[in-house]
Amino acid sequence: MKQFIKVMKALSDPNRVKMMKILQSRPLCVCEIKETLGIAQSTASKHLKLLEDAGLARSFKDGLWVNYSLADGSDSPYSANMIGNLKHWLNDEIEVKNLNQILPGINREDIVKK
Amino acid sequence: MKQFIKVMKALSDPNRVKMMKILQSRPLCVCEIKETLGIAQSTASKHLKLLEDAGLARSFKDGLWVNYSLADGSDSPYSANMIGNLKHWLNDEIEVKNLNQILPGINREDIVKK
DNA sequence: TGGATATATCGTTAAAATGGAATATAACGA
DNA sequence: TCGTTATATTCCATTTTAACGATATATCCA
Repeated sequence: MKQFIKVMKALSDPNRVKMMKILQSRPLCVCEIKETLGIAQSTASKHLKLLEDAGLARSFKDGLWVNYSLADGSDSPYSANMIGNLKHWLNDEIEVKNLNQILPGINREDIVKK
Repeated sequence: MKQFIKVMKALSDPNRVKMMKILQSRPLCVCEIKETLGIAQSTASKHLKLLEDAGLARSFKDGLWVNYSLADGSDSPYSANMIGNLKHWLNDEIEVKNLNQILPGINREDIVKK
């Protein structure tokens, strides 16, 4: 039950759902994600940790950067199901379309500090 | 996005998930549900309203009683998917097993008012 | 019509979630 | 080793959520 609730809670927040949607395009570092969503770095980091704890995303370090990508769903049937379904859900939402439109122009090298 | 979030939020609470699980057995009135879960009547009522708003449950009056049952999923693909998957999810959880064990003994006629 | 009963709503309180600024941590490069 | 940079963590303020008791509403029946 706990695992299930964790997955549902993780997907109960618009910013976290948006993160799941942009991670469908490609792995992204925290700064790219915060930039795309227009939120503070600490906020992005916290949300990503939550997604990771729920088995929806995973992270791997590359030097200073931490890259996040979609999890493979091996964590639980709940995460597996949601990861899969989210790939075809919400694509028509304006919010998601907008994100996908600006995403190609987002590049970790171009993000100025503060 | 809003509809999706609403479904996820609705399923982020253990009591509401438990309600979905016991409604899989049969339609139940509010008092049977509150009795099965061991919560206050007002609490049960509010949770059920939330499930209904999310398209996960539906209600129909029968005199003084309001019977709740699972929705048919026509509300959104998200609710449809969750209603369907919840039928085979969580059946091995102790909390769910316990509920299913006491449920047959729960009867609206036998519930004493406060 | 009036009493009884099931449910919904309201008011209140405590706990949890969210967001950003500030700070700590970790890793790179000179 | 020291400075720089990306990320994580902490702190704090605000909002949301969940629970219950009390009350309001609606329906049945005598």
